Amino acid sequence: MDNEYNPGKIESGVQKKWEDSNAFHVTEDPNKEKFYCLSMFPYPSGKLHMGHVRNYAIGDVISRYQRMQGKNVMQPMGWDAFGLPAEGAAIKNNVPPAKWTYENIDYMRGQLKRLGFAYDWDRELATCSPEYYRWEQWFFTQLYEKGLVYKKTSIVNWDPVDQTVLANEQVIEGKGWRSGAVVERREIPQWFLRITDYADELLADLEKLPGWPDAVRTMQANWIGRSEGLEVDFKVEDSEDALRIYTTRPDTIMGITYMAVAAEHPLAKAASENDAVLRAFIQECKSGGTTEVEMETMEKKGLPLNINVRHPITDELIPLWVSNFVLMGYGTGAVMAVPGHDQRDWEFAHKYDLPIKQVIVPSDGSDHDLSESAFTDKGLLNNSAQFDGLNSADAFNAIADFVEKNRCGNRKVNYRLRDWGISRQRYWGCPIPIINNKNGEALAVPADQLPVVLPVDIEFEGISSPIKSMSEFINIDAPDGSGPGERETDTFDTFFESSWYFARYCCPDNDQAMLDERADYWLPVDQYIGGIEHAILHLLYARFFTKLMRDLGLLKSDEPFTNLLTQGMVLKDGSKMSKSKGNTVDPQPLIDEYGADTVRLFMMFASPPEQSLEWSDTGVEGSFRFLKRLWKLSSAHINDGKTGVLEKSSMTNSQRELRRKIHLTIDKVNDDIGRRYTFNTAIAAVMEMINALSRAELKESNDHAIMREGIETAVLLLSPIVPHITDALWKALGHEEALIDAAWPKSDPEALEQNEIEMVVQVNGKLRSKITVAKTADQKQIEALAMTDEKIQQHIEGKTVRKTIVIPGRLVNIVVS
RNA sequence: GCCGGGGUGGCGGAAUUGGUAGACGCGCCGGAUUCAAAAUCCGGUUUCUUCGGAAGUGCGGGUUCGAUUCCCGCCCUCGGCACCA
Repeated sequence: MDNEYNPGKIESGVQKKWEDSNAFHVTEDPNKEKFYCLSMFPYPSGKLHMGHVRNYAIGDVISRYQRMQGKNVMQPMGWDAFGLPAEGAAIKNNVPPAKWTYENIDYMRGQLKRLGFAYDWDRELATCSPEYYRWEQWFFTQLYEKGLVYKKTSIVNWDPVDQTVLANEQVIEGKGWRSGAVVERREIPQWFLRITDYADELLADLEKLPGWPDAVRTMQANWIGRSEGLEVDFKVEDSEDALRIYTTRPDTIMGITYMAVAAEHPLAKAASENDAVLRAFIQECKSGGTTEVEMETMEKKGLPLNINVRHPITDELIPLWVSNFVLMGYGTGAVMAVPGHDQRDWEFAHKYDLPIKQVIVPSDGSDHDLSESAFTDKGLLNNSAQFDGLNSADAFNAIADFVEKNRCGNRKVNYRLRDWGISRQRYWGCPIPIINNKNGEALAVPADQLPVVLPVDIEFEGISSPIKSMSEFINIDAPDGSGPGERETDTFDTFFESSWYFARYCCPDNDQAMLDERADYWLPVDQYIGGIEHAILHLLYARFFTKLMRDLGLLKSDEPFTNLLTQGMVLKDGSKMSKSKGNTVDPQPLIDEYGADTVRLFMMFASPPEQSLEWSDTGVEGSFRFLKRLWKLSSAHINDGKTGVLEKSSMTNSQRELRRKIHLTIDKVNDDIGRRYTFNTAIAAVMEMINALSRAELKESNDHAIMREGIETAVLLLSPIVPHITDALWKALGHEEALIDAAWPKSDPEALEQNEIEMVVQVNGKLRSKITVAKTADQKQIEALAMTDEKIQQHIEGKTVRKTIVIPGRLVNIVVS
């Protein structure tokens, strides 16, 4: 074999072999344990970036490892192909989004193949193809029928100059990215999915996901934000109206000193009719974007409405304010304000000189200075009439009972989670399959008229969606026979597509149904891998869709992903690689120069997958160097032609030690790849083994036999990570069988045995000496050996030994004074 | 602002269940090889040191025979915050 490592030649040869034999195509096999390994599919933005390479390298290592465990492994790949950047490219370069997207897909597919990922390409799908999105249109109409879809108004970013809705990303420092105009909040009608109907199940089932990181489960639980509280109606003075609020702290209800409503609230609108100052304020409240950050960090402002409401318990009159910190879209659009016990209310009260009343005192009897801050902990009620002396929990019940008895409120479970708005006023997305008839009724497009195909032969004249002015798309007879109707021109949120693609991979060729029984063979996904930035939205929506599909009888699983690996980001000079920062590194030139194996190896070696990875050009060279050393060691051994025969009974101590190293490495790598997913330490362990083999003297048959055992072990252990070079070495070592189907190595217990163990001896917790003890030594013998050690004698001389701690197999700690 | 991570040599990182801090790699220094260089190989590499040791895992405190690991309080930094994907 060649003495030189030539990755270009090796990799293209191995890849051709895989392709010709369709090596990664799988079908359902009831006799084998299945393993569905999925990496989050990419948005086809143009070319692969380092984050993709990292994500897909991790998924590929896990897939190949599982295959060597004898499992029936499916690893598919596809394209999350709808999205905003295609429209940006269309506007900028006058290229249709479909053309741009499909060209990007072609290029990126080539890159993935060049990296040697073990995908079943027969399952490839692109979400922008009608064959894919027709089923989510159909699914939407089923949900509509079941009442899980509804229409309501909600706020969007509005660019008053370009007369268009903007995505949050298109709002730069409160201004439209193209026009530079100050963005406004505007309410428009949009479609929603009732995800809140599933809030309890989505929360409870997090318990069924022990294979997910705790951080992700915590974030999802906090996002859903289940709270138990009280809904209370406050009568509006001189009116029949009631103002409904929701509170999680009914125990503080006696401390209300004012109330507040959102600018869009009907009471505020009504009050502003004859009040120019109020009108101006309400208008001012509309400026700004829609993000939660903006809402939470903006300066809190308000104006009194000169309306009073009656306290449901005391019947006192309370002034009503309008404020920008209350949101119409969240809860009832009105809040009770208790400045003594809520920090935001406290700050607002200070600003507008509103009274602050203490009705809760700390239960430990300490004092809280209300002039410094609100007291937000629970405690004992005070200044609260008949509720005085109750603790917060008892007061919650007493007050809830009171309002329920007096029919002015009731206990209610609330969620921070809001229903999912799926309408987008954009072109490059899946058309929402709705036709509005002339009576203003929204009708689902009948199944036999699906898919509603997005016209792709279009041009962007301005920046708004071309189908919004395309009469041949819009005008259509209503399906109820009522005459001419109009198509919905909004498209789905692209999260809609990515919420079920994992299921479609199981049966991408079915043109009669969304899913079939093959989905029940493969699902749930055994291992899902993707960026931590998807911890909440994408993963929550995919969980939600799984439950919807289950309830429509399309599949059997409750959860989509059994195990989740959230990979960290790829950084350069400490910050995320991004075009705007100009610190991107294109993986392609590195693949061209060093080969796929080197790039894959570096990605897996530089840091554990959950952590961020700091990019290093010299680190890549280091990985390349290691592969060259592996090649050299192997070719020297193979070309030498001496295979040797291991005579276990005649092994020298150093031979025994080297062989022990090999089998320790097998256990270590198996644990690191199979259980811990710390590929970096797995690689380090193989490097240590290769270093040890390189130092070994080759004198007799045993030496050659151990060398061969070591090299074969290294090839097998590294094969999921660097599949090309190991395939070539495997063949050169004389194996006929394909490496991808070779059995994963098992350690020989006999090789791991050792008669003596090294133990550390500490004095007062500080390392002072090391001793070698027999494996069979008991605690007393170990202690005696430690005490008589020369160096230890020096440290305990003249001192009193107070205690001796022996941790078998590890250390002895002698405590002296 | 809210929710969730992270912080260890010059750098990436290791230490898996509270038990030897710095594995492995990069970089750097020295040496071998070479006319020379590249490549390769060998050795060294936390800091301070009176060469006995001492200090040291973002900062301050605590628990423990023993803390990178557990607890409390801070600082910095990264991800998400519902229309980027």
